[in-house]
Amino acid sequence: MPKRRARTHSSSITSHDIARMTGVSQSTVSRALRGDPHVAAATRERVLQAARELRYVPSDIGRSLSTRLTRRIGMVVTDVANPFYPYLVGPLHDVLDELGYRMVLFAERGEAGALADRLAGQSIDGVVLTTAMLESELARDLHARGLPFVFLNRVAEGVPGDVVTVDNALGASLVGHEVVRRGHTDVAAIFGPLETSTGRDRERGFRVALASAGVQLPEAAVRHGDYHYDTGYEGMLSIMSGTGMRPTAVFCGNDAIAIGALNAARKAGVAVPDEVSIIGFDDIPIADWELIQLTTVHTPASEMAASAGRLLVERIEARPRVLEPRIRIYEPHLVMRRTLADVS
Amino acid sequence: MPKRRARTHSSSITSHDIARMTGVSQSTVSRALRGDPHVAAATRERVLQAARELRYVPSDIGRSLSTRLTRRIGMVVTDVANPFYPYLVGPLHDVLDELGYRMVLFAERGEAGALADRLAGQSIDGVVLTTAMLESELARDLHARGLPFVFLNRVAEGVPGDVVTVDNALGASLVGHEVVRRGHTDVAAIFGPLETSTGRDRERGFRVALASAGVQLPEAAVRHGDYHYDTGYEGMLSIMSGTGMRPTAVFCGNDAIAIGALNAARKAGVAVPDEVSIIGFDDIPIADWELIQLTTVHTPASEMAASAGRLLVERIEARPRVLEPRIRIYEPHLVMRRTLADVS
DNA sequence: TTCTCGCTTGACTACGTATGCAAACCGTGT
DNA sequence: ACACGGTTTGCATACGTAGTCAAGCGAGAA
Repeated sequence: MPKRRARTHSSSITSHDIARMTGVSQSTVSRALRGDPHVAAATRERVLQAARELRYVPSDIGRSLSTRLTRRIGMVVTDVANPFYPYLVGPLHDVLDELGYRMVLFAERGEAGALADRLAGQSIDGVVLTTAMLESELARDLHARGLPFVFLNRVAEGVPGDVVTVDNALGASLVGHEVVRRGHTDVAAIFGPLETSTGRDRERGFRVALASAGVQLPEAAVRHGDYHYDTGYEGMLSIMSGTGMRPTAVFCGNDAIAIGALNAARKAGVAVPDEVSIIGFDDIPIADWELIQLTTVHTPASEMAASAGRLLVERIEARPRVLEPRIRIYEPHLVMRRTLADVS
Repeated sequence: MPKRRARTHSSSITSHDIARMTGVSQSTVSRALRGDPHVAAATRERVLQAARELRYVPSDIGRSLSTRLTRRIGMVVTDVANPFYPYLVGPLHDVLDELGYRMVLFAERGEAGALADRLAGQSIDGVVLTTAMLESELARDLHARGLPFVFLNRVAEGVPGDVVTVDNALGASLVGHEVVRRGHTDVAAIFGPLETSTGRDRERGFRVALASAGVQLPEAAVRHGDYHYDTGYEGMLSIMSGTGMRPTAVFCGNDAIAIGALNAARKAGVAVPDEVSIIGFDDIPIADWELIQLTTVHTPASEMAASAGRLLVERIEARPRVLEPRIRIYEPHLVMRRTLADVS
């Protein structure tokens, strides 16, 4: 950058300007502004006064370059437009904000290597992964690069890192037991992706619960897909029409799928829960709408997000850079609403 | 920072390392990596090779400090947890991503001055405002600071800036005319905040349309509130019980409010649209769910978001820093679904 | 052979902040 | 009057990249 550039960009005020104005050195300005005790009260006052007058705002970039900290964390999601993710992103944003960190959004599309590179560009202190596949190349890359990260909701295998999640298998088994208790014997399911920890664990928990009660889950009545509305909508239509059987209960991998299924049932003129029960997982606020009233497994999304944020920041700010991986597993519980009924 | 710090932080690879390794100067490395033609092909190859081997990733911070550009833009929303905002944030994120910019989330709570300061911390090239009040101190501050910004969806008054929105008054008048055409004479409304451009324009358009047809909108049947589900839910309950009248149609300031109203009607056992029609504004995907099927005004949210992103980036990268404010107003249209019927 | 021109390359500096170290300053006790 | 100790301040530098300027180099022309 040549010296003559001078004022091409909006001439922002720097600590040097304050120094010049108050007649002290730039170092003293820096110290005064950071509240360093080695500054005379009178000097500090003069500096603060000048800073206020000039509407001085310290440059994050200069600071970052010097401290190697950006006070920014990356949030990796599959798909920013998904209407279900604010329940996680919102609370996370708020904790981070309180802790003085800002959130940068990253969408994980295909090429994980490129994303890891971008995350490693130094402009981020840590990463929250909500989107991890069991075999997460991204997590491995982050680990290799020494960039702090935390898994929120989902987990990857074989990569040590902090984890915040619910006991997915337990939650699903609660559903399984309740379905059986209510007399259902013709059961179907639309699970999430097998490549995710939530997909795998929820499927396992549900299957184990049914098996322990001797109830069959015929493979013709099982669907898999990603955690979207459409998966539930199409899965439900295919279950209702495609298979010879008539399931009286359908367990869905999450609420988005369940709501898709609910809408498909309505579309097909099948009454819920009179003709078929539908159960979700997550307990997003929409599940409680009067028009939905979805029976589902409650997960404390806000607390989980907040917890993940705090773990990550702790790790970032930890004095000795190493820290044992910490695992926080929350307990889910079943919320009975109006989409699960006794079999008639 | 003292010289002896050396390797306290994860020793990241810099362009100097590459220079040392290949035996050229750091400037040459920089040039080679940026594709500067004034570099011999052989040299470029050696540099790229070394960079690949060391898994070199340039430091965003160093680059930002040098170029004064961060390739980061701020997205200001009221409330990150709102499930309706992904429809705007998602597409916006995607365009920005294509253009090589990342998105940093900011929540606007109370103190606008503090937010303006944070945004001005140099670590952002521009700002998208979706949350602006008509009297936006934030917009004024940004303008004063010379930080590029664009209004998306809402607008502030008296601050020159790029604007992307729909013709809100027109959209609302479409609803008004259709309601009248279908024979409704007892009409109510739950509008958004008067302090927002959308709130004001949608209210105005609706009132004008009714008035032109000689239909009254009694003040006892009008509510105002923010653009949330709860506003619609409670507003609807209060309209149904509180006023002596029995409206046959209720216009809502946006889909979130309309869906709240829809759920309140169901809760109160009032049939939609047989006993009361409900109309929204925005046409978010949820409006098309089989269980909702909300009649509403369609706004091209994705295109608007994409357009806003492009305008902002153009402004950031514009050669002469000044640029006339550009205004893009999209045309809305009414989407008939199942919550608006002829009066019986 | 020498000069010139163009292509490559290196040295150097700006960018804004934080901080170790050294120097300056002040007051107190002898 | 001087030495000593503590407080306050300034100097110098690191951080990583981009880009200006000037120098080095080699090839072709005269």
